Amino acid sequence: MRIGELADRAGASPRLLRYYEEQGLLKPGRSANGYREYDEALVERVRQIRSLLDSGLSTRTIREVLPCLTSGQYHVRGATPETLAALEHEHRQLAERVECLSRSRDAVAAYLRAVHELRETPVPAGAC
Amino acid sequence: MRIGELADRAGASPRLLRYYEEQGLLKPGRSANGYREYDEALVERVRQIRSLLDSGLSTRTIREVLPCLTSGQYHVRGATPETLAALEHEHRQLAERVECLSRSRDAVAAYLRAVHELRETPVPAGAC
DNA sequence: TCGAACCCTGACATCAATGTGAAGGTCAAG
DNA sequence: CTTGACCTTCACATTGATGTCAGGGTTCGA
Repeated sequence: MRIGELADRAGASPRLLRYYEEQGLLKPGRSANGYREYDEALVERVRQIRSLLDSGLSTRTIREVLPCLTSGQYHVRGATPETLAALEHEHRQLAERVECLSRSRDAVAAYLRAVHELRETPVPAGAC
Repeated sequence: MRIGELADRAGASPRLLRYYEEQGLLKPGRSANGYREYDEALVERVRQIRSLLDSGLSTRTIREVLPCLTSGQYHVRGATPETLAALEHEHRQLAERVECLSRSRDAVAAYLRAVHELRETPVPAGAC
């Protein structure tokens, strides 16, 4: 498919898809007239990229972890020690983010629960 | 304490603390000479802000969820319906981020495990 | 009293992720 | 064959989180 269709289906703009390509996240083929040509599987991939960006990962980080995220066979043999070290590092960072965000999510949930409970319990006279 | 000390202890620059204040995340007092005056408890708060920013939340979002994150009593009574709706929304977003990041974390972990296992199993002759 | 080490405000710089627009090629339908 | 909806590249604008610098006040110890 061409860039416009992928953009529509994956919830991104054509501009962004070109940007992701520039950042090494996507490598579409080209058809005879120079148009980029994407295949079906990329719509999921683009959604995943967008999720990760939304979660605060940089394109550089995503470039590093994306190969491990495309389920199926791992290209394990090509991994240099530097890449592996980088990945160990990214893994720790991801774990930390998950921890931090989970705590925040739970705190917000607790707050909302407290509000809802109070809503059902009428305000005692003279309460602040 | 003054801005420099808080900056040191919380791992931020004075510039950033002023920025957080501008964004409504911090409201230090002022001493007679105009210097900002922060109290002890803010070092944890600033650390938390930095964590959340690192996790991809915006200062705007943090401004919304921070009141629920400061453990202790909730200022439940002051919550307007709009605030509550915003919080419900933020809660969903947080949950989504946690999901997405957890998946990525697990995928990276699985990849690393696969690499380590392969490292112990010698490459079969003729393997790619 | 002078200098170092703080603090203040305000402005401009930077980086990454995006948007937007110009100038032009391709293609299908009328 | 023209028009409209695509596509291309290139370049400049914007937003959010930061850094940095300039011009100027405060405080404290030598």
